[in-house]
Amino acid sequence: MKEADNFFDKVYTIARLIPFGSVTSYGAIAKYLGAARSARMVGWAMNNSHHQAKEVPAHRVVNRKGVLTGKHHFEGTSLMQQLLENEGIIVIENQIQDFERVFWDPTEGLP
DNA sequence: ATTTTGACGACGT
DNA sequence: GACGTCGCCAAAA
Repeated sequence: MKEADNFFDKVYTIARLIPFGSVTSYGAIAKYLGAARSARMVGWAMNNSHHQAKEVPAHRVVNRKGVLTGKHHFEGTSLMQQLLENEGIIVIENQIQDFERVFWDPTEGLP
């Protein structure tokens, strides 16, 4: 039984592979999975990520603008931002600064 | 069963 | 290049 046979499980797997201090976008993950236009599914998967036994660093996943769209889904109001800043990522007004610099594309990051 | 919505993104205007 | 529309698929109402 492999981990990541389903689209959702793959999303969780990729999310866990995001390096410390890096972020990626929903679309990037979706594209890597061959479902470039199913970015919403990635987002939905993240929402379901709370069901997963393993913790998923969903805070490292933002939309392609680098905006913390889903921060409301985290505890508190700025936990997501706190986590990102903890990794050296600057976030102002839910917007990641130097987004290109911290962006991690699974297509390039993974072999 | 149908309709609406949703952590988005690409394309069209 | 900003704004609008469609697509993608799944879950909740």
